[in-house]
Amino acid sequence: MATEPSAPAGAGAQLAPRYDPREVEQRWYSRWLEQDLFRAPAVPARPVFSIVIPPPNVTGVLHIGHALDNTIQDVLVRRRRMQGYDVLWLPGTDHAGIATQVVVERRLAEEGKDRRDLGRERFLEVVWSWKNEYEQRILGQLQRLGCSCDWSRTRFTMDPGCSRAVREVFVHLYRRGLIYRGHYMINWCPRCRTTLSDLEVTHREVDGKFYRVRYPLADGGTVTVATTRPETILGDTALAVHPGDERYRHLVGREAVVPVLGRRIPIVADEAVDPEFGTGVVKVTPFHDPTDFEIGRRHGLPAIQVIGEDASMTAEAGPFAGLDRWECRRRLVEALAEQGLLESVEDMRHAVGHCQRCDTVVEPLISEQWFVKTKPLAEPAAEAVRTGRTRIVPERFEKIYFHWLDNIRDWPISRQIWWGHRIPAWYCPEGHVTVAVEDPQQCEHCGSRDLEQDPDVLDTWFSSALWPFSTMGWPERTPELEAYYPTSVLVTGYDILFFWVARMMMMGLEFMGDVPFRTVLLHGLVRDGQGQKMSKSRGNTVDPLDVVDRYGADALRWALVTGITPGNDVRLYDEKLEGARNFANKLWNAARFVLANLEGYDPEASAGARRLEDRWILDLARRTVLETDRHYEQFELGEAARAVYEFFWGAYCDWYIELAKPRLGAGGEDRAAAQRTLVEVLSVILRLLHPVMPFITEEIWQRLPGSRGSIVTAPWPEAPAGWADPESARRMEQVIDMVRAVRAIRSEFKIEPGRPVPVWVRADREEAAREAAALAEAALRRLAGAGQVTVLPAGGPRPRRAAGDIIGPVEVYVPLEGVIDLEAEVARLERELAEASSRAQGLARRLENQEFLAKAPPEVVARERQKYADLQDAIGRLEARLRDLTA
RNA sequence: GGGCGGAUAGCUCAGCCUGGUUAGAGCGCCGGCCUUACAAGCCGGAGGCCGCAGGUUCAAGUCCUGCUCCGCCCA
Repeated sequence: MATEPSAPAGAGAQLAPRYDPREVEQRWYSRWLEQDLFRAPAVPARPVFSIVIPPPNVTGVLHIGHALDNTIQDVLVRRRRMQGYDVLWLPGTDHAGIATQVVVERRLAEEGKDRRDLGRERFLEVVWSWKNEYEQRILGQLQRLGCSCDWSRTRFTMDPGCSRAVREVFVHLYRRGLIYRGHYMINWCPRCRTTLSDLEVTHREVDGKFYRVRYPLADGGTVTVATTRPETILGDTALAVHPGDERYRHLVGREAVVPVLGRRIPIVADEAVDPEFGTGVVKVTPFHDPTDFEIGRRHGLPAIQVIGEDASMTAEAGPFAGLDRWECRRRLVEALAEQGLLESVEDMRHAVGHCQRCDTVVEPLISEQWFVKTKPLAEPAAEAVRTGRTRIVPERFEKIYFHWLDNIRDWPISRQIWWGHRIPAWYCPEGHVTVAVEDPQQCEHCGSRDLEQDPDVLDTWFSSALWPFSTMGWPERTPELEAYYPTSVLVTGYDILFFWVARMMMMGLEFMGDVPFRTVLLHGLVRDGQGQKMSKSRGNTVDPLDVVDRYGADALRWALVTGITPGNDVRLYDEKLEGARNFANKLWNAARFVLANLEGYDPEASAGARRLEDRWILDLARRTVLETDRHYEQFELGEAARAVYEFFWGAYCDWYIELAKPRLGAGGEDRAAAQRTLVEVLSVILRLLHPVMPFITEEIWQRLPGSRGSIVTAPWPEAPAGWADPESARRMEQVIDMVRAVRAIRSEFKIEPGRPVPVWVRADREEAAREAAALAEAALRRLAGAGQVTVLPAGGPRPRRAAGDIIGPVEVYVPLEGVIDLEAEVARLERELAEASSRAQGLARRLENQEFLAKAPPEVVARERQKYADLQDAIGRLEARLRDLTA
């Protein structure tokens, strides 16, 4: 525990007038680490709150999206820690197979090297050193952001523990028949030279051409087929029409001839053909199209590979062999034209799959790969959300989650790259497969000692899917798993709901028998000031550390959290960061003021009686705590922050501190009461703000009398029932309105700022005027520049040469001898009267409505009646005053 | 083709789930203030057919239907 002694009273005088985050942040973060405040106990004794970090990729450094993701996590974590939970926030990084390999290869290319020159082992050494470098940088960046992770439990998806879990899971699924190897249609990236899952392919509309090509029929005549990919004609093994299509019924069973190559292919009928598409006759290329693959299976068609793994044409492409796929397309189209087989070419926009990592156009093709049979895993994962065992926030993403799981396809998990978990499968010369957790010495089928491990590695998301339990020591039954699984919340962007969240659900249920998290909190993307997605190619990325340098970590966190709602994108721009920095500075200065006025303050001593403003600010503090908690429980971080902001700035700074100033100068018991309230409320504010702004709140907390230890472990604010005081709140609000009324009059009539003005208070009940004047006098003098405050007799006429306003039952006047513009005041009163009358009319209509009276809840009716009465009262007084002025 | 989100002040966004104050905030704008915590501040002010059209309801920014525009996801 931190046992930093509180600074002596008066310490505030030493504070700089501007908050400088740099030194403060660094100092406190290392102090927190020294004091070991973020470590989760292996065996918790209290309620538990646990989060596993969405591990950032070791491809590079953190971007602003990570800053958002981890700020949200830290806010949740810090609040729970203050609430007395045993908190585990488990940090770590992801090896990010393809992405990292691409980055490292690019680096090598700059040196004119290729990974194949280095060989697998040397290359992996290079990647490991890359990983070590970037892992350190990433973890350091998280610390700069203030993240309170338990660093002693930092994990990496390829560390020995996680790797062991990967093998266990693979072997288990293989034995259950949920992992299999076979020849199926996959997406192939010719640049990365690897398989991709459907999720790793991004479909984008591109400008293309729609070619209509005549296929000669074997027995004479031609038939026209439309395609966007003419180069695949070389791999055609059939034409197909819809079985119900009368136009082409006569073609079924006959044969067509593949242009250029002259191969004879059958014409089949298949339900999968859309008669509306093109001519209604389609070419079938089973090797290079998923739909055609299925048609081919149904009709026993051969599959011919014409595009190779490097996207050049194979020997099967005949005269086009060896050409790049685009060059082949160009030349083939020329050849078709020459032969009179090209009927037409039109422009067409159509969706084309691109590699998520390198943006190369992917080729669908048949390949022998390892797959996970997903249906049996997906059903429990969907069920767990349907039954509420896991809740997705915001709820609308549940529908998207269900849709994906209900339509899930088998998952190709082998990747033809080097960086990743090597597939734990070994082959003997006989072609037997041995799948094992430990490297086997011999083939489990024939005993051969000549074994070769599968060269491929697993999809990165395979290991990520195990993250919630592989990081806690699974398959061992560790105390951590016992204590912290299922985790409380997963915080991540909606963009990886399928990639990651759904797969963790599947694996968690399969291997732990329980969901990996109780709640999934999804946030949006961070966009720039114009709402554009940030990307390196757009050049509009924001480096979080650069922002931290310029504005401070607390300001960045505040800017990211304010105004956000679950699942929605957030924009970040300089003005917002400036606002956040200004807020931090405001907090700094309010604290500076309080601390500078604590000479002689004794937190233990009894203070004088609380005054109205004391009781009001405590009541409001209490309501703010309740509101903040309510928002936090709903994961409404933006609203929680707003509630504290309004209380701190709009009430504590704008009113309470201002009213405390004369009392602090006066001394005595009243000074002590003000000091006590200032400190108590500031303590609440600091603790409410700490989850979002950890550094500045700690810096101030340490100087606050009566604080013990670090604010990191300080108790979350309570809402003491003893602070509730609605009557004081009501009265103080009246005082505030009276002050505002006088200020507005001063401003409107351009009264010299320094000049005190008399204020007259009037009410129909003189007692009410007397009370209001007494309560407000000090505030009016201090905050509205009032001189003499006088109570006018209830029965008398309203003052003529004065401007006035109505606050509930009370009227406030500022006499303006020689200054008042009578006509202006009359005009103003008439405007007010018109507005009040129109509102009163609306209310009257409603109150005359029998249905409203009968059907609306009684409290609503009562409230409307009260409003109406108040308005009538105000109208009466406005009219009276107008009569007085114009008489 | 299917689904989702957004549309509220000049700009950026809350509020909508759970209908009932005079629809809020920050920035910007206008006017005035160096009032001994803060000019990164203080005071006052202007500014809104809550995208459009219907419907439900005593009552709609809020619920329902349709439409328009922008964005995203899936096929």
